[in-house]
Amino acid sequence: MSNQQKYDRGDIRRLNAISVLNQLRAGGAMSRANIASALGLTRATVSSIVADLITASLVLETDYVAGAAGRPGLLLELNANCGCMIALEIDLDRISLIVANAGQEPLWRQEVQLGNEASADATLSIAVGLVEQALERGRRKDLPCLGISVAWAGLVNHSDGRLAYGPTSGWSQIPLKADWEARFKVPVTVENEAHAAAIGMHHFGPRPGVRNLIYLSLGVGLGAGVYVDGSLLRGKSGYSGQVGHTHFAENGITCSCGKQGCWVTEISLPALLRKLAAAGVELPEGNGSELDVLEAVYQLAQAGDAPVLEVLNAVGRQIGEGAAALVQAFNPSQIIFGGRMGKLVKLVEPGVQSALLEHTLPYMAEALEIVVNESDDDSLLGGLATVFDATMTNPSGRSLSFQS
Amino acid sequence: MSNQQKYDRGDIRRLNAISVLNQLRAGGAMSRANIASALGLTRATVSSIVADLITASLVLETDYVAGAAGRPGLLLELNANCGCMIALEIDLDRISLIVANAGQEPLWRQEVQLGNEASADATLSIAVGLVEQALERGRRKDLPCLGISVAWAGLVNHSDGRLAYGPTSGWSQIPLKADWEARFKVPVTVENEAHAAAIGMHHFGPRPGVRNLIYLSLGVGLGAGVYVDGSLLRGKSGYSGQVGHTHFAENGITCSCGKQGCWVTEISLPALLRKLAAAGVELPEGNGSELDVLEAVYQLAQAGDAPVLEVLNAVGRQIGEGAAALVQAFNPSQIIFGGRMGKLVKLVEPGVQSALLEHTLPYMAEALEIVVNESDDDSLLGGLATVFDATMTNPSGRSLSFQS
DNA sequence: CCTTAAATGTTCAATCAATGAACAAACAAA
DNA sequence: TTTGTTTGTTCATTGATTGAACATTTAAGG
Repeated sequence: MSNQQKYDRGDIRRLNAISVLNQLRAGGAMSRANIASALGLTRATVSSIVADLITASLVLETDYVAGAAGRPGLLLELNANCGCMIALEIDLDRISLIVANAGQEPLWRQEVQLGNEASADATLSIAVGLVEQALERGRRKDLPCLGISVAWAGLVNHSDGRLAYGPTSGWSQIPLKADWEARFKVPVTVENEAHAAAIGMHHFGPRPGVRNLIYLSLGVGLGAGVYVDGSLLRGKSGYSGQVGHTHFAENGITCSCGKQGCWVTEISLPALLRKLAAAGVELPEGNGSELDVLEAVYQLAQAGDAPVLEVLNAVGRQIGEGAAALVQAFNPSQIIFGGRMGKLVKLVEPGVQSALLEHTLPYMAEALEIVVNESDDDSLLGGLATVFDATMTNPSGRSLSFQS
Repeated sequence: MSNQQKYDRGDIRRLNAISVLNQLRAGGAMSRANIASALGLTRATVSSIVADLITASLVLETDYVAGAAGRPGLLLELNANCGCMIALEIDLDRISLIVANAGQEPLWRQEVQLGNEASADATLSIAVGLVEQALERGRRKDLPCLGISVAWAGLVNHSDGRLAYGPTSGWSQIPLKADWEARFKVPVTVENEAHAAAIGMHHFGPRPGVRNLIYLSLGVGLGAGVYVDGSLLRGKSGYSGQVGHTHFAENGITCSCGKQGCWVTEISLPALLRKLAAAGVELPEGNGSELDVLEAVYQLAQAGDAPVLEVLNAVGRQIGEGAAALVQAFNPSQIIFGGRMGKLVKLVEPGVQSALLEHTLPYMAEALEIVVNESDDDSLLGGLATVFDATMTNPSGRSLSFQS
């Protein structure tokens, strides 16, 4: 039926252990007594749980904390070296990968540019090669792999880890999770790119742990990842966040979805390039990839090129205006604009902000935080967070075995 | 910080008791052994929990179940007469109220038409009078009031139960929950009308317990209530679901929000009436209320009036088209169209459905259930469900005291 | 009619995690 | 050096679930 469940002592132990781990993640190094008072548990209980966690090598005792009155506490922190985590992002024109230890300290990162129209098979075999290199890096440092997370800009069926459909790439029904778990023998999670970026910002963004958050990923496509009351909105199949096909433009062009004037056809990277061309801006061809031209646009804008800035500003206002509809639908406390176009949007941030606020009910805008993110690896951060979370919250997983 | 929490033995008992109650609600009358195997608990545990619930008079033993081999089980069911629940809906032109016992069997219902432009004070004093009558009905049947739920078509701050802002009514910052809890001495919850209707359909709709659901409430305004992974999306302050101000129409009129061509200005009841007038349809004035004219439109449409049906169909397609954007954002398994205009939308259901599907990615539409709801009391049902839930899940509340 | 099998609900000792008090250890301030 | 404070551990107690044993009640079969 629904999520009826039974609970027993083991659940209590597991949940309290997770609370302890979350406390250590959020609060950094803390003593047992600190954890106890933060969580409302007794010191005895925390001691017992921590003993298990140390046995499982998830937690380490480090320094003594001096200075205060009384016996100094023994600081605990998450064991950054209990394993390594691998995050990939597979985009149209490149694959990015990062390996980090459990403390989210990067060990290795790599980017591979893809030729135009690389087939699914070709792309995935490059990805497999990268993962194998990453695993080797982990092995050299004696860090067992805790898991692999893949972000992909398309419809991802999260429960079975299948790349369901790529609106632009044309891929379809690739059982990536199953394939890779069979191949690499570690847990694999697959996320939509915007979802992964939202996860990343939820954990490592400007307000970690924010419970209601919209992440708008701007690039060749347009996707959103939304946190609702502390957890990611996935929807029935994991396809949520396809916000690009809201009707938007008065005399818009025809979208790949068949409609006219979709939001995505006005503000995505192809739209921006179309508008720049219409404004008479000449851009280098690059190797033909739209993403390749992005850097050139950025250079021109930063140099103060008036026509480019004008087009950018107009697009920025359209971004803000459309985002207002999302804000009113979700009532978040934070909205983050990011993705491949993040750098460009940053240049016209005031316009985005004012357009957003102008089109939002005052009550909705109350204490709304608007952020534009230049960085390019939000979804990789989210991948690391996903692996970390899965490791911590899954008692049957590698490390958390309480049956000492 | 975030939702760190500690868990102890009491939580086990409480959560398992809630599971038992939920099982009885979902599955109807069941024996202890049935509950045990459904939940994975032992019969001994269920017996112990049920004993408490019977002491608290939340559960009753009823019949023996015969027929199968072995000792017949003693059926348990929720005690419908452990108390009464009151649900109100305060709309622009009327107040509706329903009193039911804990088995959701209605004891009394009442509607009061409001004059045009009734002030907040006047409206609320009528509501108070209705509640007092309802409480009296409960007392006569010896049913203590378990709680009161109020649905209101405006921004509701759910945590403090404050009517924050009425886009149409103009009310502002009325602390209804606090006022009424002080007055009536029972728990009071306040919900946005569309949220309440979503709750109602989540529990009593065509697919009870559906985990991802959009309810679109069409009336003088336009609001959505969305279930995400089994729980209602409220947003930071409870204002979520204001989906009417998505840009929609090519040459739309100016909306109350200041923008032009909002979705709400094309498909709400005022929009429909405007379009009917533009099409030359003459409607009775009524007492001037837009809601009053709705019935007249319905009569004409049912009689097959061609111009009316034409306008209705066009609006229906716009409803479906806009809803497609919501479906792609939320990826629900069910979308329900309801509210005061539900009856009208039902007449053009095929047009709504086809417009919706035409503008939705095939993968999103997979197994999407589209429902048009004629009934007018979805939000009242939701109010009853809210009180029932609060009673069942709140151990410090009236009935669930395990400290026997 | 009698026996057997099966299912229900209860009882009871065992288990296990949290609790709270007691205690030793370690430090700062007086 | 003494006093007070804080930390982490130990241990008996508490309380909810468990699993086995048991009495009870029915259907089915010979």
